[in-house]
Amino acid sequence: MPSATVENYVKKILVLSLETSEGQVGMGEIAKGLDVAAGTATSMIKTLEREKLVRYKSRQGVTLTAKGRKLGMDMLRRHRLVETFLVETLGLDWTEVHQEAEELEHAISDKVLDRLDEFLGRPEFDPHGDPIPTKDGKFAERRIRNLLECQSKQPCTIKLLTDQSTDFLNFARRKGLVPGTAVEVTNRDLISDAVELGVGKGKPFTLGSKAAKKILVSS
Amino acid sequence: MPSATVENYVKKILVLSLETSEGQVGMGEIAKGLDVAAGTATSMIKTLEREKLVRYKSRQGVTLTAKGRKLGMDMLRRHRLVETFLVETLGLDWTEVHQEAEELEHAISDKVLDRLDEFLGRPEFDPHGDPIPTKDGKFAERRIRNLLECQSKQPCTIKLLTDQSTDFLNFARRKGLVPGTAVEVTNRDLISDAVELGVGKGKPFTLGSKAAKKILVSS
DNA sequence: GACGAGACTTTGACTAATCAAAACCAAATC
DNA sequence: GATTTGGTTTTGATTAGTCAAAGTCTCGTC
Repeated sequence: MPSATVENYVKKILVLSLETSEGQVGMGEIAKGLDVAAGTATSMIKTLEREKLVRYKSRQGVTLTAKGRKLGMDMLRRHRLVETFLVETLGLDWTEVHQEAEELEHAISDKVLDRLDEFLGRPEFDPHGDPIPTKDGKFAERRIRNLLECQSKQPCTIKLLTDQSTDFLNFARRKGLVPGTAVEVTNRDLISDAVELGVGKGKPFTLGSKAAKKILVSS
Repeated sequence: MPSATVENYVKKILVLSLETSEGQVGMGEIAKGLDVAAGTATSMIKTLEREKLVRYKSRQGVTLTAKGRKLGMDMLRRHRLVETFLVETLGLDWTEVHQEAEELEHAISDKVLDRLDEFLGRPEFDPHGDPIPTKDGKFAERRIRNLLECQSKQPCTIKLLTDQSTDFLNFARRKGLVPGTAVEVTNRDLISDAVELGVGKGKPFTLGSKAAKKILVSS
């Protein structure tokens, strides 16, 4: 059994590697992402290599092996199913479940997880709009763009906020920008670096490009 | 925050001290109960003493302080609520939830626990029939006797099996001796060291006194 | 009162995970 | 080619929890 620490490293490497195209992750990113000293990450990565969870070229980067990707996907599945449960069933706020899930994902057995999945009706997306990997480690492809890439005048649905800081989530909620909401880009002006957005019946308002990029939608 | 290990020691001491009248627990019992070497228990108990969770007289025994009892009760509450959830909501078998709960009880936050409690309808007893402590660390008194102490011909209800080994629980289930079931002692013979028991409409059968003592009922 | 058995404590060693700080390398700059 | 800079690796120490084995009590028996 991998320790909770090992699980966290692998999950972090998976998430970071999904964000880049090459799938190679730098030591610095890992240390930063897990909030540990650089040297701690280096030595832990060597342990993961011994366990055949990652491949590691000194001073170049880390990539997951098939075994590592499997474990990482499993952790992502655990995390997202737990989040879904906390929001759907226990009625917690979707802005605050991340930390809770961070603990529970390591404590829940495969059997209980499976029952939970069934109880929740085998959901495909978690409350943040992220896809939940299936048991064999695949997730449904999203056809998703960020608001900046969106056609004007086309109705679409918010699927995911990529910045999960509490501040940003609170801002988003105040504006009604929660996953599932229908929105429409009413105006795009790339020169002034802004997007005008209509949410439901409300009066349109303007978002800067930084924020617009963080909001993913499907049409 | 106490570590999972500390929580386990305190919970075990609480459970052991509830079984004796004096509330004093020997070092050997603790080591045995947690399946660690004797020396490990000794050194851990010293740590607990530093944390003011227990009082400890060398070579005499360990008692919980108020702080320790509070923590222990909290862990018992966590454990039993989680078990209730696993059986009631996810439909797991009550003979197998103990191990699952053993892990989850350390990972669940107070907030989530409270929501879970609410979701379950603030249950007073877990699937084994054990009372669930309230948030302020008290539990409903049980007026409960074991089958050996039971009056003949008096209908009563099974509340709790004190032996939670899988073997015993399986035996009990085969015989229909699960918490909630109505039973009746049809005959008591203290000389032959046996109790004859009727379960529902079925033909009465005989239990040895050892087994009878492990089955608690309320009338 | 001495003895022995069994419970308890002490000692020394080990593992996983961590940090701080020193040492090191590689790539851009001069 | 020499130098600086910033990320990376190494080194040495620390903490929590553990075990095995050696040492120490305590109590019942003679």
